[in-house]
Order: sequence, then structure tokens, then C-alpha cells
Amino acid sequence: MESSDYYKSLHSLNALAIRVDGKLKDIVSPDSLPPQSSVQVITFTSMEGKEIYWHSTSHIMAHAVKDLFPDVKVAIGPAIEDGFYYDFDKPEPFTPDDLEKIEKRMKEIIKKKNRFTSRIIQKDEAITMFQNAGEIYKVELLEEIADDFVSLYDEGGFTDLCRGPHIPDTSKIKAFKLLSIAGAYWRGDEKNKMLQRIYGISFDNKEDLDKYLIFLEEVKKRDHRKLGRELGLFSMSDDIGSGLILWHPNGAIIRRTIEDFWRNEHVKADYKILYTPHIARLNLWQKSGHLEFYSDNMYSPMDIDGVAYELKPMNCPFHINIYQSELRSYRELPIRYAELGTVYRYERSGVLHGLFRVRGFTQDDAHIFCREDQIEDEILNILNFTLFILSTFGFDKYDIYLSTRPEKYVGSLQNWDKSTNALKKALELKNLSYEIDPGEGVFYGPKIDIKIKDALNRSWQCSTIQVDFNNPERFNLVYRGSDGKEHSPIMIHRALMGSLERFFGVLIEHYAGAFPVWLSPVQVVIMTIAERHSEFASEVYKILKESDIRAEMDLRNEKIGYKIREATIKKVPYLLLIGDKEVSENCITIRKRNGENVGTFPLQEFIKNIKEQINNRL
RNA sequence: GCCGCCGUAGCACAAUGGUAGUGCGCUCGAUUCGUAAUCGAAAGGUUGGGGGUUCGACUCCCCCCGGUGGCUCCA
Repeated sequence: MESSDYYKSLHSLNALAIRVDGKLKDIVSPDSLPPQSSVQVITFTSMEGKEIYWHSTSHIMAHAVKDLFPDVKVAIGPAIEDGFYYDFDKPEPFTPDDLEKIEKRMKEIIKKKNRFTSRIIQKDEAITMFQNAGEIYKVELLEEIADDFVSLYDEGGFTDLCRGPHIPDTSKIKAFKLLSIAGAYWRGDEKNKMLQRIYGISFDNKEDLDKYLIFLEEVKKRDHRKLGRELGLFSMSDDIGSGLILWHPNGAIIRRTIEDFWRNEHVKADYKILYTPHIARLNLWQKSGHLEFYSDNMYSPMDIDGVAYELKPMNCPFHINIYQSELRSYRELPIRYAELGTVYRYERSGVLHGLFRVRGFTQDDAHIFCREDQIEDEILNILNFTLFILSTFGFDKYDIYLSTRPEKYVGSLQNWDKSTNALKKALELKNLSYEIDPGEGVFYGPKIDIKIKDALNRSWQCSTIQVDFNNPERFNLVYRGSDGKEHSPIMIHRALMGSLERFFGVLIEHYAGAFPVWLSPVQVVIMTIAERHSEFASEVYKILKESDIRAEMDLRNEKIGYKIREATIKKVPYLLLIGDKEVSENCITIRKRNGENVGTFPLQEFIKNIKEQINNRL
């Protein structure tokens, strides 16, 4: 929640009743009430109201910090998606040691069963109070509040400017943990002073905390940077540079498989596949407006024979150029150009993160040029196509956002309304629930962002569908209509996976490195018990290769247990064991990476089976 | 970019300012052993780079490079 929102509705809270599991637990009554007082009832059942627990815990943390470091100034401390934080202004950095001390002090406060009480006071009175206490950040917040009254919450002598609500008393926190310390700008603005933020989480029982800590362990285990190295998928190198990805053989196999699938499906969906250069003359970027609107993300131009060229941060101008290479008729539309286009964008060093945020990446980009009357159908098509592609990779849950007109925009209000409604209508036709992100559209048009949810229910921004009024105008795009006159086409940008790099990173974490068979770099490892089985194993290998199955052989003079362990760690879906029995019966024994011993079968039966899985993209 | 933390062999990690080590992996040798680690040997390092303090620096200080947790931004 934005800090401004956070305090915006301070005035609406005059008194608070708290119910837990339907039973009235507490009424927090203010000492003084403005004339128009009312009672707000908050009902929550145990951790259903976890934000309230988290918010209350952040107060307790701030209380503990003030106890231990009286000179620290407190800023804000809200509940967030996973836990809470509080920002502090303290000259010396907090150390991990300090975290332990703070935790210890928090436990003492919790034990005291301090009641959370609220009171409403005059804003001016509050300002004086916080000014006297030296709490300059609270004063700054207070000064922005329009109302005459504000609410304060107190717990054991720690008083904070706060809208509430809170748990009845500190003892309701049964388990908590402080997780990390990080820098954060006051009010999120880098022009402001950097404060120290402590993150934490809390629960009303210990088991849930343990579960959460296990979840964090699982997140660590799935980290694509760790798995990327262990499985030979990708790397980055100091010699090459930050944010630039080397795709190793196993990663490259997965990428190629994704690309082949992507291209085939695009051809089926009547897209034309393009290839375009990585650099273009600076003039082009001037014309497209990128130089004006996007230069912060672009690299310095290079000089080629006295002409300035620029590394491409986007593919659109190239596709537009191809559109313009001929006169277009209304009969041709929609024209759908798709490209796995590699772009380079400057990203600040601090934001780079594995495959999730890089400086060179390949977008699964497409630009659709259509008539106004086709826009709804096209968006619906794209939406269907997106959901199909995503579900193929096991993503069936999404958060969808519709971003509307920002303050700085190009195009007519009429166009904005029309296309925003088209996006809305498509979402509603598909019966997809979405949230509106007001003012978060791109300057050139509204967009739909789809955040996919992975196996751990974490959200990732990948797909985006954007309507563009800017480029058709800047490049003066036209088509000849049935009336014989020139018309301006609508342009839609879309990326389904977003970028191959980020999508790959998400895939790695989603599957925890255990890719489905069709994506697995190595689908089968054939392993022998003893050296006398090598010949038979080689025959099996040859047949599998001929069947287009990605197989490897392990003929080493090692124990079978060792070979199994190694292949299992590499997350190879099928292990084929070959010993005396298999040779004499002319079959193979199958073991899966999850440890399941499937049994002994004729090779052809296995091939038929695995091919079926691969063809069905399982 | 900013704040904090980190940088030691391919990987994971040790080493109160006093000779740089362990495990895994790699290489070699032995073992031919049926469902997650056979035994042994050897190789492998200007401790990210530069400068300083010190008789002596992996260790302390400064600058740079890179990574990392966040802030902001985003595919």
C-alpha cells in the first residue's frame, strides 16, 4: 500500500471493534472522539487478518528498536504481501547482531501483553507531539494529512501515527522472525534520504512460521541461478559483462525446443515470422520517439562511416518498416509480424538479477496491424493464444492487470477510450478477472499485463498486450480502405513469454529444474551394470537417437547406485538400467527421477510411451 | 545508481595479523559390483584487481571491478 493511501483514511477510523472467529474480542475506544464518531467493525478469523498481525508486529518491532536505540527515528511500517517492514533512520547500519537483540526485545514486549489502544487527537497536537519527540518523518506525514483529526495507536508506551486496526494485545503474536535488513529511500524516492528497512513476518502459531521458513528454504533450492549452474543451463561471466547470458548446451536445448514450439504455433495462428538486425541508424530511433521517451534505457550510439547507429532496445520500428515496404490494402489486414527479437536495454547495475533482469534479451515479440473494426477480435485472439502458450508450460493461474491512460500520453482521448474498452471487452468475453491499474499504461496506449503464478504461487510479469497510437502516427502508417481512401491502422504490440531469458528463469524455478520430458535437455540416460553390457546399451542408445529422443549413455566403470544418483541429481526424467537380465530378455528396466521403479519393458514399448509424452508436451 | 553484506581451487565452504586447508568434482590406478555416493593416489591457488598500514595482510584501511538482499524501474 502506498504510504499516502495508508494515512489517507485516518479520519474514517473513530473506534474499532475486533472480532476473532466471530467472537467479540476487543473494543478499542479512543480517548476523545470527534462529534461524528462511528464504530468500525473489523472481523477476521485467526490468520485471515494476517495483515493486521503483521502491521501490529511492525509496531512491536519499532517499539523494540526505539527501546534499544533511542536516537533512531521511525518512518513507516506497513504490512506487505509477505509480512511487514519498518523503515528507520539510524546513522550506523543495523547488524545481524542487532536483529537478534531486536528479536529478543520484541519477545519481551510480546510477553507483557501490552494492549493496543487508539485515540483520536487534533492534527496540530499530534504534530507538536512528534516534533517534540524528534520524529521528523511522522511530522512530514502529518503535515500532508488534510483532516483536522488523526488517530494514534499506543502499545506499552510506544505511540505511532496509525490508522489501525490492530490486534487486541501484543501477546497474540505467537511466532515471528526478522528476515532481512535493506536500504530503502524515504517514500520510495531516490532523491530522498536512504533509510534502513527491516523486514519480518509473524504468525499466530509456531507451525505456520515453521511452514513459512520451509517455504523460504524451498525458494532457495529452486533459485534458477543455482540450478542454472548445477544443470549446465546458463551462466554469466565477468569477462562478458553484467546482464549478458551465455546459454550452455542444456539451456540451449530447452530454448530451441521452446522456440520451435513458438514458431510452429505462430505460423498456425497466421503470424509471419521475421528476422531483423540488432542495430539501426539513430534517425530511426528519433523518428520512433525512442530517443525522446526511452533514451535512459538505450546505449550510446556507435559511429559507422560517420553515421550514428544504435543498438535496438525494441523491435517495433523494424516491423513497421516491413509493413511500409509495400502499399497495404484493407484486404491484407490484419498483418501479424512475429519475431524472436533480441534487444539491448541499459538497466542500472543494482536491478540486474539472474535471468529475471538482464541487459540483453530476446523478446517473443509480435506486432499486429489491423483495422479499427478488427481490434476486438485481435485482442481476443491474442488473449486465447497467450493462455494456450502459457498453459503448455504449466502456468494456469494468473493475475491480470489492465493499465489505463497515464498522465503523459499521446493520441486522442477517443482512441484511448476505444482501445481501453476493447481490452476490457476481450477480458470480459474470456471471463477473466482482472484489476485495473489506473494510469499505468504506456505513453502510447493502454495495455494488459498478465502475471503468471508459479508452483510456489509467486507472480511473474511476462505477457503484455499493448495498443499503440504513437507509432502509426509517427511513421504515418496507412492502408487503402474499401472506400479508396487512406486509413490509419491500429498497431498492437504483444509478447507472450515476455523475454526468453526471464521466462526461462521462471520455468526453472517453476519446475525446480525437473523439466517435463518434452523440455528436458536429456530425456533418457542409459546406464549399465557392468562393462559387458556396453554393447547392448549402445544399441539401445542408437535406436533412441534414431527415434529423436535425447538420450545419453553412462558406460563408466562405476556402481549402478552411483550412476543413478548422478542422473537423478541432473533431474533426467528416465533412467534405463541394463544388466544381465535385460540383455538376455532383450528389454530395459525403467526408473524415474522421482525414484519410482517402473519395471522392465521391451524398448519399443518405452519409446512409444515417451514419444507420446513428448508429442503431448508433457 | 543508492544503502547493507559478500568475493579464498571448477563447485560448496575453513583459516585470533604469523607456512592457505577440507569436502565434492576433474585426472590416474585398482575394483566389474542390480536401484541415490567403492577404495587409493595425484593435480589444482599471485586469496577479484590496484594502492596503503605493518617486520609480516586472506585477515586492517582506501579506490576500482563483480556478485548479492532491498529501494526505484521493468520483459
